[in-house]
Amino acid sequence: MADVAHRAGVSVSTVSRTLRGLSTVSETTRARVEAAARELSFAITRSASSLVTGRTGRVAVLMPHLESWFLSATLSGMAPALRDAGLELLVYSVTDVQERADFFDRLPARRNADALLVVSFALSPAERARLDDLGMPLVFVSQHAPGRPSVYVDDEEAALRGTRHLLNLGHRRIAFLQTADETGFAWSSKNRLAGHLRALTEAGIEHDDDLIMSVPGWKGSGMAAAVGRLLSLQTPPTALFTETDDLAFRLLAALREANIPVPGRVSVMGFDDHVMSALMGLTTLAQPAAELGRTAVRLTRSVLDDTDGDPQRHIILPTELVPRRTTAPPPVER
Amino acid sequence: MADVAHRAGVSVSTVSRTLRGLSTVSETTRARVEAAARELSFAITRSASSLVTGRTGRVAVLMPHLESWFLSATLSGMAPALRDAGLELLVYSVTDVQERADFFDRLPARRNADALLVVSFALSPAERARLDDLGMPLVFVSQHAPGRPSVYVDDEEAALRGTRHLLNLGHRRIAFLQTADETGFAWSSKNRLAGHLRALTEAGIEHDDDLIMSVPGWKGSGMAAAVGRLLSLQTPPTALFTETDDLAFRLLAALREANIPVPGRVSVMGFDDHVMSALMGLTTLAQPAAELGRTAVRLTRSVLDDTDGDPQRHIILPTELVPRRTTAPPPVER
DNA sequence: TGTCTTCATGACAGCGCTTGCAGGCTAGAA
DNA sequence: TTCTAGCCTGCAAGCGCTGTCATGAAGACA
Repeated sequence: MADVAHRAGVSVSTVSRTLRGLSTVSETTRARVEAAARELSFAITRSASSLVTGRTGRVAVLMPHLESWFLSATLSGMAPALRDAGLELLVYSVTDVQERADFFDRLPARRNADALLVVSFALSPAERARLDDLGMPLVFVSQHAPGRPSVYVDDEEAALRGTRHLLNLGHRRIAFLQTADETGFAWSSKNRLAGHLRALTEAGIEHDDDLIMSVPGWKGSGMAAAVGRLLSLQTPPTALFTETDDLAFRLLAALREANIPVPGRVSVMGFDDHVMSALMGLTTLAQPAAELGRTAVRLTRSVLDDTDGDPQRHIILPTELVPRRTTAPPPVER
Repeated sequence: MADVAHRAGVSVSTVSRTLRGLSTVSETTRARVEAAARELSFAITRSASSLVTGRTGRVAVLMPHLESWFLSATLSGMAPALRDAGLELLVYSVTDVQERADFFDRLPARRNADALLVVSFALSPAERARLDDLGMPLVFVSQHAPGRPSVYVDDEEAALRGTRHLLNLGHRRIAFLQTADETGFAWSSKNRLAGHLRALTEAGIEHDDDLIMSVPGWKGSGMAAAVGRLLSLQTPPTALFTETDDLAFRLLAALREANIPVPGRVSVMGFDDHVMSALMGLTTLAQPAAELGRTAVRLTRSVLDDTDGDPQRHIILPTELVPRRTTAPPPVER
């Protein structure tokens, strides 16, 4: 910055003021400074300014991993929005239990970012408390955190509509598949299951525990076994509702492997509207992942800007049922 | 830090030394300082230390977007490796032409990270030059940059083997589908095509321009048209080799739409080994995306640590042909 | 006992920027 | 012409750390 000042023939204060767009700089000076900065391709050392201002110009995102379609899509929604806001994107991916403990113990984000966006993370009360005394604005994405700014979809209501669709097609035996969750990372699962059950109750169908199945692991096997258990029930389901599209894809592969026609024999419904879902013809509940990311950034900006604003903002984004080829009326009974 | 020093009854220098694990601190003092730091849950302000040391403890990653499986997987490979190295991950996603110009114009990474990892980015000579005078270690990932540390797979050789497989199955008319590339973002495409053509030459098959097809856009349509053009040739291809698995999935969807059995009528081969490929039974060339990310981090660390080391390191990771259900001998001629 | 090491610690000068304050300059008013 | 009021601009004091140098205490050795 001293170089720029020298070249423009002004003081560093003036350069600083110019580059931050303060109004108290004359047009001619501003032009000179900007030219000098451009010629030297000056880029500000954020460390130095944050030391003074206490603002880092950086936003941290905490995610359980980086591999799922949903998280990638959310992140892609965030990136341009952050760029537009002049904020940089710091990613903390906390995948296993050890990393997780470490993250909450050391809180590396502290003083290293202006806000923390917590995406799809089921926090324990202790962790929640730990984040609270981080002294940093928090925004919860894809999850509802009471009393905290959050952006999410109404998983319960969406699942309710999904199951209703299956019921309307005539299905009465509907299984629900969720990912087994050793780590406590999943958040949506509970609400989606709740919505599913509510739809069943609404329709006067009694709940059957055998039809709720947990499939282990993020990828890997276990799907075939789950399918096997469902199909060997005395009255097997005619429709399968999965917690995510990823799970639905694995399910479809397992069903094809087992020569079970979809939707001829069973219907399958997912949740997410993964890019591949359209290609696979999967009926699903679309949630606007990229929009979730963009909205989260908008919310973050408003939290950062308003000094006295209401910090308890909740934004619920709409979901949509997308009927495709994997759902149909159940086969006629013989 | 002053608070910690006060509480422990020592000077800030001693606190700093303790927290950085320098050896010149006595056991008793170290214990006192650590206790004080823990009680106050002190977290260091990285801005301040980087201002002094010139090191940010942060690594920037430049990517053309965040949505493809390949980039997500590479990023997931990097994240834990960076964490282990005590480095933070800053993501610059530069998607459209405007953003791109802006990035290379302003070079926001300058002085804001210790190194820049450039992933899957076909740089113009001007851009390359611009990065060079960034005064920052560069590591090229999934691309070969002569004279610069890079980690990549041999796309040409992999494609060569892919096409050989099709030839070995008996195919003689093999089309190659690549993504149309207005932005110049793709890098691998050229080399993969080159490998494909080399295999044809090797087999004494003459090259036919009609069999090389560009499909517009990242997603979207255009695939049906491409399929139409191929199938309306006087002698249509019996096998289709796509530049990426993403493209292959779209192709498979278009073929199913057109009632063309795979591999009965045409064989399809992809490139990547996307998570979904196994589920779809797609024959493909597996490239180790996560391993690419991990290796890139290893390379980055060695570049950052060695002050005098050889900066021209090249690491080529192996690819593997994964034969699955979408390839078979061509239909017998009638 | 005196001198030389060695070791642990503190004092202090910045790192590159921001910001309150003071001062110089210009222009309009008296 | 002199005075006042704005405008711009520069000065200088930090922001929270690190790293160099100096200091003093304790041990080693003759």
